[in-house]
Amino acid sequence: MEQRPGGRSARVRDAVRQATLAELAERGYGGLTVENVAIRSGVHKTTVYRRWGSVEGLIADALELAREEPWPMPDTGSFQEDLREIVRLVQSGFADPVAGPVSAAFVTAAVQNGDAARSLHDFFTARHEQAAEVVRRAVERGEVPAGTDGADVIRTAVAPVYYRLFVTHEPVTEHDAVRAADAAAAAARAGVFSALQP
Amino acid sequence: MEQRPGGRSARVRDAVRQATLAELAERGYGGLTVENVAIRSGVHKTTVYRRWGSVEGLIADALELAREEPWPMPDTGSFQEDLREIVRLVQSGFADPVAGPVSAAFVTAAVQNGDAARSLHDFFTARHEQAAEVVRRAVERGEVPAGTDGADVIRTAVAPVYYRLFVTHEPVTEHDAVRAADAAAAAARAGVFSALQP
DNA sequence: CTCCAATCGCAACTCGTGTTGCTTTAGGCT
DNA sequence: AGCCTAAAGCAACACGAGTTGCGATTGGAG
Repeated sequence: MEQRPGGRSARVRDAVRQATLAELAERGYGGLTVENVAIRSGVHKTTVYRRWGSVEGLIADALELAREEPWPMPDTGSFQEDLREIVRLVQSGFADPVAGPVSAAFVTAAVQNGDAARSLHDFFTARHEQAAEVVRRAVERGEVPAGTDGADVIRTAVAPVYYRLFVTHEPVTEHDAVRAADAAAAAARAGVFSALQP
Repeated sequence: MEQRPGGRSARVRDAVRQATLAELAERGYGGLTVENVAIRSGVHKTTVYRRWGSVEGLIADALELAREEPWPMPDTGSFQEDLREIVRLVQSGFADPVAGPVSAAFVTAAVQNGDAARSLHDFFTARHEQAAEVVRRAVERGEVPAGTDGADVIRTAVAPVYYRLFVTHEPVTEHDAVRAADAAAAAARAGVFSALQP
């Protein structure tokens, strides 16, 4: 068994990954083709098919990269403001002309392909866990009841943004983001996410 | 200009629509093919291509049918219980082995195709407007502040279910549905959805 | 330095989706 | 009842995604 992590294989891998992201940003998920990625990366089409299998494989691979990227976590001292900041970050991320289509492509791919769905699931599990930190701090400050499920607060806060974007296909303004965050904050304060509630 | 709403065209149309729904229920969106629909409906493949154009066209057409179907709207006398009932209905709908895949196919199609997205947008606009009735009643009873945006309460209530299903790909239990409804109810009572709030 | 196995490049092929030009059928109208 | 045209059927074709067998290249190990 031979490993060549620094050799030609690695170069090919990087070229294809970069080409995938570039194609995704330019044409979106619908315009992503194995052949175009092969041409842009300078790697032969057969090679891409053999190592990634399909368009969904390319996306699942790119997702693993995205998962490793760090995330700025707000710490304003106010629970509501922290939540607002998180949801605003999600909203503005999708509004961004380059990051937006790439993120949207991940969601689109996961809806159709099981592998991409698993990758995205892991991605969001990590994000929820990370973002739940702002809830833990709020509990310590006494802003929300003890036993509050942090991950579920985050889910509730960001869900309306995704709902508008990918389900109802309505526009999403910053005002919508703030309102969604405020709704989750109000519910958390009311103890809806506390396991101690009946 | 000749119209033949009761003739062969109408029969073909119905046959194709029914075949589309049956295929969707059996194989889901990924397994939906124009050819299979043509075979199952007994209509020639060329005809389907000419009138519906593609798989997305078939789904957009089926969606228009779905929009016309009436919806049972709860009226329990309690705002929170009404909301719970609505969200539970969404959750159990997707859990249903026959209605679930069809509904999921609509969402999947809309993510990829502009026509389907517009159809789904209209579908949800109608649903939100209809469901906002429970909020109007709650306002009249004094359970939530005047000026509360009913459609947005509904969006907030159901969004976490869709978020889990189509974004994070987490399982959705009835408990999750109830909690999402309760969160929206608590936020509405707190005045988050009232235009009179700053 | 040389070998060698993994990986990549290449060209030809298969297969299924969607298209086109033409013919046939059927239903509304007089 | 019979015509007339919109709509459906049909077969042949075009096109592109994905596959396969084989030869070429590369980079690490001895």
